[in-house]
Amino acid sequence: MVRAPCCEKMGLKKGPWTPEEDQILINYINLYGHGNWRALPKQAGLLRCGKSCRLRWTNYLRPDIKRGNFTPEEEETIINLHEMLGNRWSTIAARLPGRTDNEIKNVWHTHLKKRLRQKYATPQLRNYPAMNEEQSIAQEPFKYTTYESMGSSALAFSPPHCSSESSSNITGENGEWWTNNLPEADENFWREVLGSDQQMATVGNQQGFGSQTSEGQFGIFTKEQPIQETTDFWTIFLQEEGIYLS
DNA sequence: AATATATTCAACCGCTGGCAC
DNA sequence: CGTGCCAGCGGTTGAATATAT
Repeated sequence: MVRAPCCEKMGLKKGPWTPEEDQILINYINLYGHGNWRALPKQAGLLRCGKSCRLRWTNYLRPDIKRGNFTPEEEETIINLHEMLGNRWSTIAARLPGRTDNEIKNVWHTHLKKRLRQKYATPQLRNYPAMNEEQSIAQEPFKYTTYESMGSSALAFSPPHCSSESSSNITGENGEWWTNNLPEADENFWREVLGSDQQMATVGNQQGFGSQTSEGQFGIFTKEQPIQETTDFWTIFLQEEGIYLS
């Protein structure tokens, strides 16, 4: 498919916004809203592309944006949600009123990731984001695949730290990580992970996957479910996905 | 005080999914 | 069903600022 250019390159301004531009954008959106971002700059008289306007508004000018440093509670929330969701910044941002995905992403990369690296910089736990990424790829292909290449959703299946045993990456020694840290996943979440409705149904039927608990969550790893069954599920699932444990 | 290095964060880029036709 | 457009997302960049030497 041929994609239209994001914006006309000719005559459109880039780089930092001036207070005047901000004011024009604010005034326009207050008056007319932002139905069509692409058309907005032209109608508002801004020499910016729609994308730039949208970003400026959502990340900086929106009236409901909370300014100032993140509170310890907010940081804790980000860490917890990132453990469950991976780099789904917009989803994380939805749980933090007044914070933008861009802001959360920046805080994660500048503060929280660093902090976690220190926290997990013990001999046993060194692997969590702490480790050198090149080493990680070379020495721990499976681990790296699950964290990075499978996409952010895969992170939801990865424990917050990794032991030297690949199998324990999946279930934890007692399977406790899964029962304690399951994300509040909806159907779309699981569909994304499994790739298709069919696959979801197939795997679900085979392994008891997809049955919902009374709380509306998918009851994959119920307390009643034997750990062996759980492990088998992941073995099959990962093999079907072409991912093999080392 | 001057320079080098590290850190921060606003903004950009390219890709993807949803929707209309 | 295929195509094109659009909004939104996440990764990345680079200028500004802070800190170290």
